[in-house]
Order: sequence, then structure tokens, then C-alpha cells
Amino acid sequence: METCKADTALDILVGKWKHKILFELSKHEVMRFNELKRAIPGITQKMLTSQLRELESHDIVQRKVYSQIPPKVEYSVTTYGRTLDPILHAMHSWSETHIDRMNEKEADEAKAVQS
Amino acid sequence: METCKADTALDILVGKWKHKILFELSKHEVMRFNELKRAIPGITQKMLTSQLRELESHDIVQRKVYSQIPPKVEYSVTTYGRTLDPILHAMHSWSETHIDRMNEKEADEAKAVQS
DNA sequence: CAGCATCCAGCGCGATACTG
DNA sequence: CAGTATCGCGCTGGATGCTG
Repeated sequence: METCKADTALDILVGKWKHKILFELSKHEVMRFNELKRAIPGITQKMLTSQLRELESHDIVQRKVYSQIPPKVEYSVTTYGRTLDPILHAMHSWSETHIDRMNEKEADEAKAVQS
Repeated sequence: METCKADTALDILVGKWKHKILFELSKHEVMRFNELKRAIPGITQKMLTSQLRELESHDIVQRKVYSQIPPKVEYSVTTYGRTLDPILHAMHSWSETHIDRMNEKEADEAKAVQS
């Protein structure tokens, strides 16, 4: 462990949306485009599309197209994508305790101001 | 675990440098400003300063100033900052296997082109 | 030594409109 | 339904120069 290579993992998870997409996808096994869009408040089609393409290019998600009218596309997390779970999970639980901590701090500061 | 809160952890680790700073700091226990700068190739003073300030504001690193000439400032990871280790570690080891995977893939593609 | 101030480029990301 | 195309803003991050 000479230099830090965590960049690679970061590259894949960073970008305001990718981890949310993975979060939703890993809950549902299989999801359609608009289903994902509805599940992630605030995301635009553009962002959803581009982020999904990036994740796809890293073999994190799989894209299955049904050639039919109306179109139907299903997204799912690959088994390789599942290997990211520990990271996502670690970040998630850490965030929760961090948020608690922030709240306590704010409360303390409010008290300090009051006195 | 209703919605995804991993943003918080991401916010703290993201930004091209923060995780590298933490990586170096956690190796050395205590480091001075220029020591850190030398340890992280390519970083500018501006970036190092601003990232350190952000980490400090989240209680991830501690800043100890010695009022003397020449100035001396020591940075170290707080015990709270240490709680990020599992995440960094997970990202690091994942990245290594991912890099291996990418290399294999490239090799395969090269072979495919050749044939 | 350990910064802060300023200026500037790139692109991440959003809003909007159009398509098979 | 599941996209693509275009436009543009803002913020992140880089280069340079100054200071206690």
C-alpha cells in the first residue's frame, strides 16, 4: 500500500447521483428508466442517462433493452456492482452517525448563544 | 434506511485531494504543512490549505499552531477522523481489484483486435 | 514556513426542447 | 417510454504573486 489508489472507487461513486442510483437499484433488483427517475427526486433525464451509461461502462449496472413499442429498458446491478455494497454501506452508516453528531453540535451552539 | 444519506460521507471525502490527505496523515500521525505538500505530488498550496480547512471544520483533522518564527503548524487525524478508516480502506481495496480487472479487460480487447 | 488573494479555464450539472 | 441535442451557468480546482 504505497500510494493512494482510492481515486478509482471515488471516480465511480462520485457525481451527486451515481450512488443514489445504485442505492435504488440495489433495493429493487430490476428497474425501468422512469421507475428510477421517479425514485430519485430531483434528477433530470439527462443526468440519469449519462450516469447510467457511465456505470454501465464500468460493468456496475446492466442495461437490458426490449425492442418493442413502447420501448422498455431494464436496469439492474451486476454481480460485480454488488462488490461496491460494502463501500456504500460503510458510507451510509458513517453518514448517519455523522449527522447525529452535527445535530448535537448545533444544539450545543444554540445553548451557548442562549446563555 | 429509507432514503440515501451517503452524500454526507461523500461530501467529506470527495474533491480530488481530501482522501489523499487523510491517507498520508493517517500514515504519519503528525505532519507539517510542507511535509504534507511534499507527500502529495501535484497538489498546490491553495488546494492543500482549503481542503485541510474543510476537514478541520468537520473535526476530521486537527490543526495545531506554534506561535513562533519561523511558523510551525502540525496536522493530525482526530479520533473522530479515524472512524472514516473503514470507508477509505474499503475504497482502497476495492480499487485495487478493480484496476486488476481493467487490466485483464484491456488485455482481452488487445487480443481480440489482434485475431 | 505557512499561508491568503486574485484571476481564469474546464466541465459538472441543470433547464428546455425535440425524437423513434 | 426512453431517450438525444443544445445552451448556459456556477463551482471546483489550477497558476501566479504577495505577506507575517
